[in-house]
Amino acid sequence: MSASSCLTIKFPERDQERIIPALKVLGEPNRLRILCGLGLECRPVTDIINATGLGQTNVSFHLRVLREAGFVRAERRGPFIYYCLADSELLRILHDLTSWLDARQTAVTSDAEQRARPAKRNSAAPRTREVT
Amino acid sequence: MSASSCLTIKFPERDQERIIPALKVLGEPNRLRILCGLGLECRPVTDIINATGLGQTNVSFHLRVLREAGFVRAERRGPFIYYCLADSELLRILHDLTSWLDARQTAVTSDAEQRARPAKRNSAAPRTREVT
DNA sequence: CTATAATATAAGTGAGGATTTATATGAGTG
DNA sequence: CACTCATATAAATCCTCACTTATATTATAG
Repeated sequence: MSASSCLTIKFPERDQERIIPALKVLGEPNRLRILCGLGLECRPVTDIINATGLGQTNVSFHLRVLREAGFVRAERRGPFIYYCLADSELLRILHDLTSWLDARQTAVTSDAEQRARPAKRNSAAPRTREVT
Repeated sequence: MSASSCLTIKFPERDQERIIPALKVLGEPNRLRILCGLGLECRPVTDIINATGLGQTNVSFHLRVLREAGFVRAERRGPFIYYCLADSELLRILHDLTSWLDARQTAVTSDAEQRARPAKRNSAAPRTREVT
């Protein structure tokens, strides 16, 4: 199934428009650090502030964005508010992406080695082939 | 394996720092539209320009970012340059994310319906529980 | 009740990056 | 070769949003 869905993947505009806001949320470095830093734990805001070194209001702002995106949820416990992932599936997907980046990096490295080899280059045909 | 890795997922800073630039690339709406619009096909730049309605130079700029990120590759064919995904795995991951968003939307919708119900609200206890 | 701590929200600012305008580069044709 | 088309690159401009400062809100302790 996974293989067949991979082969037939299309990305209709409907799906694009759905994923765009999510990736905008995830595309901000500090926001992503906050999100990934949570891992599978519930953490008070003070923890997040200390862990990231960001300002309190900045953290609060980012948490709000994450919360409104539905990526994290918040629970008040006395004077503290604890934040955790709304669904660990998101972390799994991000982990997939990391793994893919790693694997690709490995592939690219070995690919680059092959490229480094053609010192005896046919100057016309393969050069115009691949734009880098 | 997938289940166990889900339960034990941690996101060390090393991984965070790896994924951040990738998500920055993917976090720009038009860039994502370009990427997803490619699907599994190789397309000339003119196609992309027409499909997205963006300016030529803007498209060119975004393609360069995608190319340098390693997400797409380019092949010159005569006067045209065709762009396609470097690896369909990325599309699969994005598709996973979309599916997750959809599934969560369904869950959120039914959750929101339950929330819409407490018109007879106990004003203290459940309100201070969950921060929205 | 007052004071303090934790956190959120509002408003202002400036930097990063998307987009535009101008121009350069590469490929093809006559 | 000159010209045209496709695309990339450089520089300038614009726009979005992250971050900061100021303040408000909520919870707790004495």
